Amino acid sequence: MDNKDISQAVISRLPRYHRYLGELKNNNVERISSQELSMLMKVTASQIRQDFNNFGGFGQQGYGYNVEFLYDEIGKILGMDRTHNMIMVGAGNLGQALANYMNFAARGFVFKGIFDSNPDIIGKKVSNMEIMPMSELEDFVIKNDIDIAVLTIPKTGAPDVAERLSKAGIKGIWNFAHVDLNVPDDVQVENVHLSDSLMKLSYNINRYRQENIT
Amino acid sequence: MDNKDISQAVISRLPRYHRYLGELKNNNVERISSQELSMLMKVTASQIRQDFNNFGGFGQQGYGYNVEFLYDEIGKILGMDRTHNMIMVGAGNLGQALANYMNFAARGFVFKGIFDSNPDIIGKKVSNMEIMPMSELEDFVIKNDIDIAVLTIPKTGAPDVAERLSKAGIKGIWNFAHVDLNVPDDVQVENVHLSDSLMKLSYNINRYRQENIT
DNA sequence: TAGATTGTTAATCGATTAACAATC
DNA sequence: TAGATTGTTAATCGATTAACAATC
Repeated sequence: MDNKDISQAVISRLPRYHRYLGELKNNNVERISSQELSMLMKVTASQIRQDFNNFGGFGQQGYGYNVEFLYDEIGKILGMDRTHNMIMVGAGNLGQALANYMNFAARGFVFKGIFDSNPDIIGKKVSNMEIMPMSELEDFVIKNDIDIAVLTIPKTGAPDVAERLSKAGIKGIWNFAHVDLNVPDDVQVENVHLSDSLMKLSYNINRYRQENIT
Repeated sequence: MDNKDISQAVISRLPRYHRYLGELKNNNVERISSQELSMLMKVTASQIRQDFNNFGGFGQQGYGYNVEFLYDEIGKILGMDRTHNMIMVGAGNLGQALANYMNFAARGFVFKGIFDSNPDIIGKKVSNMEIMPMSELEDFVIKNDIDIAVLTIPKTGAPDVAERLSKAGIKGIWNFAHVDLNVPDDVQVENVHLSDSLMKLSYNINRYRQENIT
């Protein structure tokens, strides 16, 4: 409610802080200063302090930051202290690969079901879940308290599925379909456009090549 | 050479322009104004014109932009007019899924080989390629003129593999490993940190939830 | 020619960095 | 207490938006 609307630029950096702090914690580092962390992460100490202070003071003058405390606090900000129920929509190569990726479960993102429109694969098992038909989508989302739907379907079907999920009360969509989704304000969308990312890499390769013609 | 160093913010938007223009082209739209495109893409017309003008004038006063021409020009900027030879390093779930994803080949990103450190799966076929042992990595990169390596291996092995690839003359690394890679300036890195993306979604879901407690 | 719309300059906004007083 | 380092304000930098003259 007293939310100062923290910029997405800051939010985007939080998982990286969380990762570095987790590693420091694993290495039994107890405290770290913004200066030390800045050298490790190759960002400015100023940015680190500004970022953290968006959420209140996590440090102590003259001491720095307690690694474990900071790790936990950033974790809480990112919602790592609660479980998120997920479904996979699309049981193709990518969908199956992600459903089998166990690192998500370790962070509290738990797959509860998987759906596909292809009748030939319905009933087949993926990561201990039977592939369900699309007709059962809304019922399942409501009955199983699903927060997040992962969309790994072709772009043609995605807008329609996104609308169905929104109406069924989904909270977030992790969208791997290569299309922009228009959903109500109460549904958060995070896009992973793999081919966009690959194109960006391609640009940077070609730019470097052109800048360095000898 | 006369490169004005275009900001990564602009570059990040190019693939999205390319996608929208491709769809307009498929719908036989011949011309479009920055105003029309801005409504379609939900960005400002000003930003569109600024972005395009980083690369010189693609439009015509009083007319707008020719869709097919603009699509092709942005494609060229992104390197879509050339083929990129790729290898997959890591033949786990994600690696196999991406290797089978045919959309990349359609855009000129062609997998030439796939590698894994697990002796049990070497020789097995993935997307018509036999999985090769890591010992053959450098030789293969050099002999097959590989531009891009896709890393879908656990984070522990990634820095070492990145260094080997760099020494073998790789141009770009598409990094799915959950670690930051330190490579020389002549190697471009594009990160896809899936769990970071999922954490960001988690944050936005929880923020919305907290802002709307009734 | 008149109307439309770009290319580009100027104004604004937001994000990053620097500086330093507060304080542990 | 003295030294270290945060929290926070101020300065700078860069990116976005607005405005409009150029021109098709």
